[in-house]
Amino acid sequence: MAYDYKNIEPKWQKIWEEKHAFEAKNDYSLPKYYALVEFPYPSGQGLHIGHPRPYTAIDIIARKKRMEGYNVLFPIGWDAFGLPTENYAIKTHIHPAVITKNNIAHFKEQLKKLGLSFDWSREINTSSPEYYKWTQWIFLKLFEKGLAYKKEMSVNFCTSCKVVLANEEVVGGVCERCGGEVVHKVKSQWMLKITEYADRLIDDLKDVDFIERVKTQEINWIGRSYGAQVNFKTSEADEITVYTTRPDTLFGATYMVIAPEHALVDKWKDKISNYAEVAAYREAAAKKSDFERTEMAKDKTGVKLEGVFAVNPVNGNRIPIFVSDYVLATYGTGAIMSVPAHDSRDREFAKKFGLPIVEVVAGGDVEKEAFTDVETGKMVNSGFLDGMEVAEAKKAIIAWLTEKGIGQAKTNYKLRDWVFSRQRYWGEPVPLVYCEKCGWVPIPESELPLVLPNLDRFEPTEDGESPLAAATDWVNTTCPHCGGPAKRETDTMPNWAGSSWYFLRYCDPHNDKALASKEALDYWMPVDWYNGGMEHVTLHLLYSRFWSKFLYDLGIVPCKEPYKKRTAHGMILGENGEKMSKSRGNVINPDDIVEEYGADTLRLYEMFIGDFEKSAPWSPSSIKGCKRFLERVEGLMYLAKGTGTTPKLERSFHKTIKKVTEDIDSMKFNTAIAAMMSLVNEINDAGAMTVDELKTLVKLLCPFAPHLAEELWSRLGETELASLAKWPEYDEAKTVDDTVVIALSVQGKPKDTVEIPLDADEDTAFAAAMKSEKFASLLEGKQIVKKIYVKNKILNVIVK
RNA sequence: GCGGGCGUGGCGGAAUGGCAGACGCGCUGGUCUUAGGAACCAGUGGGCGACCGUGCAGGUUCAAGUCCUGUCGCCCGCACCA
Repeated sequence: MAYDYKNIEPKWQKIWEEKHAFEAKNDYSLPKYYALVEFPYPSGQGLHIGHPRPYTAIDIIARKKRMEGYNVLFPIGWDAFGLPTENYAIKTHIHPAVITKNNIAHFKEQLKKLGLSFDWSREINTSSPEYYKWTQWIFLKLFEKGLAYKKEMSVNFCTSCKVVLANEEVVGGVCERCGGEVVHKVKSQWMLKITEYADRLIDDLKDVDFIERVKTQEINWIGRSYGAQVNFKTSEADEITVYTTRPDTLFGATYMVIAPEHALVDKWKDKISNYAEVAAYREAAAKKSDFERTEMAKDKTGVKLEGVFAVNPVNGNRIPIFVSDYVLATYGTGAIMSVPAHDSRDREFAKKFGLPIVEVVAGGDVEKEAFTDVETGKMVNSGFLDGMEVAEAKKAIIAWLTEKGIGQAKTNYKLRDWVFSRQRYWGEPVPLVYCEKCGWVPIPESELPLVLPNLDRFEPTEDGESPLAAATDWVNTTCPHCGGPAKRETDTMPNWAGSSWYFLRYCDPHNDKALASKEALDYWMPVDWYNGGMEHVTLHLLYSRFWSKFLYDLGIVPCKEPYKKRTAHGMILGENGEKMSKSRGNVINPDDIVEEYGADTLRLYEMFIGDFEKSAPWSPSSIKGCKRFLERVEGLMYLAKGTGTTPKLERSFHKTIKKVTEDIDSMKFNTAIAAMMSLVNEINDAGAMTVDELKTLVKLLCPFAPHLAEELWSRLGETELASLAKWPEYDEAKTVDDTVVIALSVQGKPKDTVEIPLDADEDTAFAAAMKSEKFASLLEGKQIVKKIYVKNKILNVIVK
């Protein structure tokens, strides 16, 4: 009978559901394991062929842990607020809630067909009031603790989505989602003080098991640097404060640059003799979009502020001041001291404007290029610093600046506070009201959730006001503080809000008294293994670590870091090796694959396709090999007879159990499958196996191809589920053979092989080697200089 | 420019410093078939060979895909962050 996946798969999916087989137990005395995948955004396109890869991988981990006796939490839900749904609603005039409901139903059906062992009883939806009640609650706590504040500021604005974007959402100067042009707009925005957690977000990474590229990307994004702030006196009453990582080069500062937006430009309006020129430059800089600004990055432009100057505090030199857009208003103090001899950007600018280049660190050739090496240089032309190494000079100058009261050590970050407002409908309402008398006032906790009012138009206004502004009945309210008239905040939260704490909700998803009970959080947290995409490292991952730390500080979350281990999967590319996209016409639909090959084959293939962490192209022919393998396993039903072990196969089984067990733990799913394939080949060669052995194989296969495993398990007479059977164990002693084939080398080059007893000594090995004609003939008439024998590996002989 | 990663058959990919190419795809030949884009069996890095082969050039070592130095190429992230 042919491999009947079309009947087998729905049959077992139904049984699992009826038996509640994968629901986590609320018995907190059991050893726990929390396995997590990033919950999907239920888009209208349905599941992507890329989804099953990480989902199957963590499903395998969860299934194996379950078979090993752990109380496993492997939950799923929906990251359901977001722009694509809202944009679709605008186009079709269907309410986003309706679209979301339909999309979720579709996704759910698709996911269920894959046989993932999710605990569906804990399903959550970030757009449901029961859930976002607690998102709003966390926001109120952030507000209460001063970590949420409203600020007039220049923000990234996507001209196509008509929405404000966080820095993390601007990629390459354009909108991360739609690729639209991003411009700067000054708007009043809710901000979250993630910068307050910058140090901990870096430092605590040392205590978690994240893959290296995730750690480094987060560290680089936060961008911590150590340096100093220095105050420069000017010709006017005002000082200019700069931030520098190279205070040691202060003697080499020959001019200063301030950002076009710098406040002193306004203040000095009457002092700057060429103000018109400066103002024009400033206006031009403001008009540039982020994209233009990066495009023009190479060419330095700027204007000298005529009529004013600064004074270098170490040598009293009068130095000119420029405005230039290569200095960013948003980093450091928005002003720099320029040391053209030791910074390539400063040098480029100095060359263009004919400014002096003074070498203060010897070791390079500052005529040719900026010398930026901090390891080898020695200080020169620097008064009391002369002769020191760079590191030494840094300390000395900071001490000097501190003593004189004109500067101090300073740590800076590239990370900015998180822009948390969106002028959009389909998001969590911000639970605050504005009262003319009392300012921003939180609504009482008892009024949570603050439910999103029903609208029929979802367009933001042309000038970027939230669609909620039109819901006047909702907007106009009373101040909870003084009882006077007040208006609700009409901006909503960004789509990253709900996902910043969802892993906590899974621990206790139906709780209406708290975001989750203390007991549940204490038991389940932290997440033991979290897998997700690299694209979320500086977004969701960073944000959720921030919120989790905040909740840790409140005593709600029991652990400093929410995720013990974080891995990232590679993408599945189109057949042509390019990213799958509709426009490239290389999209594979998972429904078609499930239809044609079955979910078990899809799962197996996505795990077999290559290194889990690397991207791999889809191959329509390779997937057939995985199906053939499953058919061959099913075929073993007709071969398996009797109980006990087959002597020829016994060691192979122990080896395979060991290999599969270890490879799953280290995410080497491809080699785990290869090992099972080899075993099946061996069984077929042997032409015999026992029922007990087949049961072992079925259990090994179960996490990978659970439907077929259950089917065979029951056909073999078992009445309980294979998915809950005990994971096979191996005997270490039986994972090795009693003989071993070693290589025989002469002069380091392998010439022949010989089979000898395991752990044989050198003399035995050499005696056996001499029985090899080829090997012996190569030694004939030669003098043996040296014998190198590595037990069970190689015998190498050096001759003269 | 900075940070991270990667270069192995026709393809996807295996290899605690110890016989390079496991496993799978594809391909070739065969068996069975009215037929096969099914199944099964055998073979499959190159070269007639001694030998030669892991981007390239060196080095360390008895032994290098693996370690070190340099170099070329590709991918990802950040990008004037002082």
